[in-house]
Amino acid sequence: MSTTMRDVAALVGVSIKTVSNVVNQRPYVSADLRAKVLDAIATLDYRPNRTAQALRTRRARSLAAIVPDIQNSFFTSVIRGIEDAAYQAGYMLFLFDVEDDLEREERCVDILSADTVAGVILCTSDESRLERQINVLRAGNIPIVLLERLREGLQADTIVVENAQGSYEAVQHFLAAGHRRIGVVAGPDYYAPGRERLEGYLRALRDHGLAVDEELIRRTDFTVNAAQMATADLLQLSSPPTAILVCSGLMALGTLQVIRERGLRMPEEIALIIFDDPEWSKMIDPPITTIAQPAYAMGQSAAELLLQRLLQPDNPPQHVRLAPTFVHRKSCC
Amino acid sequence: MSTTMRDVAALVGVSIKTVSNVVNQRPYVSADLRAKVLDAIATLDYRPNRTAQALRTRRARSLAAIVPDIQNSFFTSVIRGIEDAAYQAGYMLFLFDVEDDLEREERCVDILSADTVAGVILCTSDESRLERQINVLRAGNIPIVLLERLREGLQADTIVVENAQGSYEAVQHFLAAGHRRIGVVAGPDYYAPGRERLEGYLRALRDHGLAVDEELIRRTDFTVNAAQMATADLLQLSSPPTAILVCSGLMALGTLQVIRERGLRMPEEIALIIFDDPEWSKMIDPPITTIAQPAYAMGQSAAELLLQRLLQPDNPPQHVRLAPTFVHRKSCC
DNA sequence: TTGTAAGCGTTATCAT
DNA sequence: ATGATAACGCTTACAA
Repeated sequence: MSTTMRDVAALVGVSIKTVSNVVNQRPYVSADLRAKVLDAIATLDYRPNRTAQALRTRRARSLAAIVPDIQNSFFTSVIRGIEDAAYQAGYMLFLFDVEDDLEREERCVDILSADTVAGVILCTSDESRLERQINVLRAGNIPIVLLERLREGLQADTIVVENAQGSYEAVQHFLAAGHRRIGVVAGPDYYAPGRERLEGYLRALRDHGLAVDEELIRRTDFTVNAAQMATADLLQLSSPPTAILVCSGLMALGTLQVIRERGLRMPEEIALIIFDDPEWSKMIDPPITTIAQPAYAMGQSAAELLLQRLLQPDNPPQHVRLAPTFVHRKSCC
Repeated sequence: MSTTMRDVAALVGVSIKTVSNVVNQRPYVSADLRAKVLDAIATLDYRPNRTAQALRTRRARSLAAIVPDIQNSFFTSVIRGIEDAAYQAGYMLFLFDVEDDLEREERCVDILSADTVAGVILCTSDESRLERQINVLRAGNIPIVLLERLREGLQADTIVVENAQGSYEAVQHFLAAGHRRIGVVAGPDYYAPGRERLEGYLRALRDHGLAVDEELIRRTDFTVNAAQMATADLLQLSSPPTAILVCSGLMALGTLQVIRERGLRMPEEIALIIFDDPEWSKMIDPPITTIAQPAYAMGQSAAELLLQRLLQPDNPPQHVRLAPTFVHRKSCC
């Protein structure tokens, strides 16, 4: 089949160890032999077998990313960031799109625990599962970086957006424009983006001396349908909000649909700011003001954190926070 | 570190071969022993090491997908299709996003030629490279499925959209609505979607007895900028088109921007049909009529073709064509 | 039906 | 500086 080290060694007439030394850039090889070996490698088109390397060194040169939904443009950017960083370091990337399926997620973690990858970037659907997942992977000695997921007391590197800051700014913006009844379509609190984005909303109101009206807060499961219902509920209130913060780009699709059905003008009759920065947000009329996350940079940092962890397994966990960007368009004022 | 077959064998007091037999569901194992072994596997939390398996059997249980741009929603669906099919078959998926970088693409192919994966799904940026890429992978005995890429005389399975049919229908639609000057923003002809979509356009005109006006045909490199310039050129003609077919969703962004800048009303002053079915196409005003490709199914079929090929390496190459769907919205009439 | 031993292509430990 | 040789964890002839 493929040419092996043995073939190269045979051609040059040296031991396979010498070939290995050349391939791995070991110092103790005479310039003469090195040249000959490199020559043979070129003529035979030899490439080291990564599988054998991985088996022998007990260290795979590939990472894995587990994400809930690859159709979501946030994750698409994250993955590109991860892949770039991995590629640069000579690592390959396994992709696991678990499609919001908890069972599938667990199976993926199980699969990965068996020594196939050097590390895992994890963005699970439910933080309550994190404990088990980390334990399983740790049993296989596989380090983890959590992306947009957190849980007290877990020993893992994390990379998370300043979610609270994002919604804080959004609310501040609404307040500055004179809005006093600000609705929020929030996510669930079993993961960080859901929790923290709502926290920022609450904090902003308090900091500006406004009372929190529970009526204006709608917790959902981060789906389009849920957002649709939540928005409809908000707009049906006897004293409806004049501005709405939607905590994900996906949910915004539901909210927009309701706004259209009711024929409300944006931003005059209803102002809008949404999380994420989907492509369509700048294409529709009016263009939507967004809280854009540094998705690409997050992916990149996640991979870098992981690669660093491989070198220094015993360092204390690192927790990185990246700031979102407020993208001011026309839907908010 | 991790528990191995040896550990399991030791615990039960049998040979490692027996454990292997149990793990691989071999028939010749007494029910008694099998139970004991399974028990030990459970208590020790043993998982077979896939790296060792791959090395020994010379057959990795993972596939690779090389795509030009993961931010493109077409590929995002393709990848989901691939991953689903791979996952179901117990395979893992390596993702290579080459970001339209030819050199990076070549390096990825080289990397993959070294026995790391069982097969590759290839969607390269330039079909003229295909020859080399296929040779390199074939040298490593790695089968290939080409996705939306073709080249005469290449021995590889292919899965391609009925591109010509898609644009044929679009043009037919324009003609039925009374349009006689139909412009086309086409792609390059160094890959199938570019070539074939233009072919369908030409064929439709001929079949309906219309002369082809070269002025109305703009070949581009499939980028937003190129589409922008091409569209501007078209609209500046002394006798400009009343309808435009844009051969990719990405390029449509450029076309739309020009249409907006000129303040042309759609579809009254300019009718539009575009390839792909990006999320925003149904969100903007007016919603855009599209030629949607069965991206998910293509990914799925590609993976299935590949897995089949692994079982029957010597079968003649299969060439699958999938039909696009005409999604009728408001931009075309 | 089960065990022994060889080997997949590397790297690593010794000698030399 | 280079070469034998064992080992990584598994599968698989072949033997028992």
